[in-house]
Amino acid sequence: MSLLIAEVIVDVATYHVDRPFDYQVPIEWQTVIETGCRVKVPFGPRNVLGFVVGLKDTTDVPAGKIKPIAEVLDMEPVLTKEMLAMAKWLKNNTICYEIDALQVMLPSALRAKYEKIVVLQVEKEHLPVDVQGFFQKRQQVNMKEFERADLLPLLKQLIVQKMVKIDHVVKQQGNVKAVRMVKITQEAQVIAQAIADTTRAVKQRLLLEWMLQHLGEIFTPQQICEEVGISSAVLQAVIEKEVAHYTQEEVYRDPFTKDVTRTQSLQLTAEQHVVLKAISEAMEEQVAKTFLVQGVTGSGKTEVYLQAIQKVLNEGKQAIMLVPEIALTPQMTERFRSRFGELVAVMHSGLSVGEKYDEWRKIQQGKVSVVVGARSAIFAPFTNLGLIILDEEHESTYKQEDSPRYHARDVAIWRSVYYQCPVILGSATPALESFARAKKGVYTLLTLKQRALQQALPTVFIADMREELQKGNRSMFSQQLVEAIRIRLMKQEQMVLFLNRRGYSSFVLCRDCGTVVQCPNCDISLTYHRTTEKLKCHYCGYEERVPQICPQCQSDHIRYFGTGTQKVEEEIYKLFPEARVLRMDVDTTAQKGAHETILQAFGEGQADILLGTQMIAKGLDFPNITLVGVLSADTSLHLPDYRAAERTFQLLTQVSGRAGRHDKPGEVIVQSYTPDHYAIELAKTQDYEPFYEREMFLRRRFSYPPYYFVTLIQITHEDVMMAAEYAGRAADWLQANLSQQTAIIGPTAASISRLQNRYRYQCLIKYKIEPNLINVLQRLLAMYRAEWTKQGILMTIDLDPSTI
DNA sequence: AGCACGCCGACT
DNA sequence: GTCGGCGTGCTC
Repeated sequence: MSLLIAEVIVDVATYHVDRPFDYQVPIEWQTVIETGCRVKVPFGPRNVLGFVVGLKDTTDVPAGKIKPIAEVLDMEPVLTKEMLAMAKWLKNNTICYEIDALQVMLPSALRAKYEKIVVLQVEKEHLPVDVQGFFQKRQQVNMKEFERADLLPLLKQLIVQKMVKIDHVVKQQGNVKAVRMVKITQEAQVIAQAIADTTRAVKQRLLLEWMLQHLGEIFTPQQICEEVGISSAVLQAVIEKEVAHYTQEEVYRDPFTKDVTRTQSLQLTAEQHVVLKAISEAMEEQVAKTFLVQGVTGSGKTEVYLQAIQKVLNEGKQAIMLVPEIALTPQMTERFRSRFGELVAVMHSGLSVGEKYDEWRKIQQGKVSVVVGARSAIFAPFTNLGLIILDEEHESTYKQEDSPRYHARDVAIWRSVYYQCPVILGSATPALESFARAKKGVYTLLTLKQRALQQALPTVFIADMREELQKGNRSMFSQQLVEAIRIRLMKQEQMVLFLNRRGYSSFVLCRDCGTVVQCPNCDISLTYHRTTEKLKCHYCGYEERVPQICPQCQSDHIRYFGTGTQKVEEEIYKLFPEARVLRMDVDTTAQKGAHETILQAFGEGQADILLGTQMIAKGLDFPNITLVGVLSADTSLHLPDYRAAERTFQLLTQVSGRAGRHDKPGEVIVQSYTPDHYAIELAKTQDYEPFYEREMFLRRRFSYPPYYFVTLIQITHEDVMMAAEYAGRAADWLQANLSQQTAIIGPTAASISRLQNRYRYQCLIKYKIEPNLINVLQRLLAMYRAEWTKQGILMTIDLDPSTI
């Protein structure tokens, strides 16, 4: 008999078990199991989920130690060979556990949930009276019930007395939705016989004759009834004659709410044509080439993407299209669906667990060839990729902020090398790193300088809010903006007002002692939510009722400083009672599908003003928008991050691009207290290159990317002194173990110095060449594990932080 | 991560 | 004398 051993990565994210464990494959699973399958394995005293990463017929593990796999959970592998290789690469390049790297590639429905079950071992009459009730009608009870009843100590006794035992169950959540369908027999003579036997029932004969035309086909009962014009009773009667039978058919939950009309390719401009040609050539030559397509807003990048994807489909290959976030998705997915119909899957955080799973399965089973989605869609399980596109490539949402800390751009390039296919990075305002790489020739730069419909770029005015203040205008609208809104309302044109959310949320302040209500767990003020009358922490989720008196001085002079979108809305109504305002922010989009609803309402002209935060900055494309107002350009400018200016410039350019995209000319008014800052001044002309030059000069001078690489080390502890102390030790150690030219900045307190009751300190490593960095960091981690964990120190490493 | 095993203080 | 505190070490 041949021995079969599976190498399994178990679902336990710790350093000690971050390697394959060998398990014996029971005979009955030997023909089924493959690398990439999920398995249930005994691990220590319990069962856990694991992934098979290899199969072999010998092992070094002593025979007495090796255990058999409990169950193979997949008949078909859920991870491809490519994914296994990609996970190793992620592990080595982002410093994460292999299990985290594997899990991130799968929809959450395929992850396991664990439950502890109390199983009765004796007759229930032997149990103490207070727990007998639990086992009234059953042999096993979820341990949570004991927890809730506060009976854990008693439970422990029962275990020792062997009256009950604890079972660990691995719960799968991947539900395949199935519906009952009717399958018509293959054999014509069976139906013919039935027809012959049916003399009087006219409807039944009608149905049987229809069935004769559809041998072997599958329908829902409703479909048949509608098609033939009969009731379900007739269908039921006919099925009983055994000419058809019910089956459970796998179906996909449909995240698309409405049908779209198909569209054809648009005529390309000369510029667009040049870009498409360059990409097509790379596809034909089958080379892994990265293109940076820099096109001004409205230059028709999407049409180029669509036509490039069409070429990929013609070759029988597949394409991934990444978009920054869900807000952009409705209009973008609609455009993709109208071009490629049923061949498109979508993947974003707005879908339910089940919907995500279904979209994933459509991709895995080859039912679709295009996926449009957010960051994690970069792992779409295609096996014949022909093209990857990152739209708005500069967006920070492409960087995952927790383990595995990957950047979708890096994964895209890795996969493009694997498949020898091109990558398109598209943006009006590329990330500085990307543009620098394009200038160096690492990426191929392609530019679109003109708007596709030859419209002029919108005129941008900067309103100096300092001047407004001097003139005695204390409102949040400059005279210029008020006037512009008035004109639009008169002309019945639409406008978008943009509020830079950060540092602009509403809070509660005591007018007597000046206390701002803070989160008890984090060093951040609570945000006032008017709809629920509650104060919420946006970082840890803590919430409390709005206090009536000041928690500090007991004064009742409490005031809500609602400077968020709600406040702006009120101000608008004060100035323009007749204006119709649609608000788009975390409050109004909490519900599923709310984005679509709001955008659709605005598109249909149900409102004059769309007021919102970050989420309205991108992708909006409505012909009637002629004014864009940025209420405060400065809020993102003064953040303690070397990318603050870049972010502000990108944001302003992005928002400005929403105006005048069609035949009506657009106007943009940017309000600022620092109108002469270069990021704001240069956004006025929407000229990327002068901004790039200016910013690069500063980056060089202060040794920041793209001239230097940065890595962020964060150290947290419940005690401030401990956090600071160990952050200092890490900094010293790194300084001693890295080269002279490398600079260690810090330790400094993080910008949110306390989060979820832990104090946070960080060090920034700035380096030019550091070939052993990963190695050194791993040694730091090893040290940290050996000694620091005991002290309660937590350390995270981000090799390419998007914010600092 | 969990969980068991194992060695020292306050209690039926 | 025992229950139980959580330090240490292991999981194929």
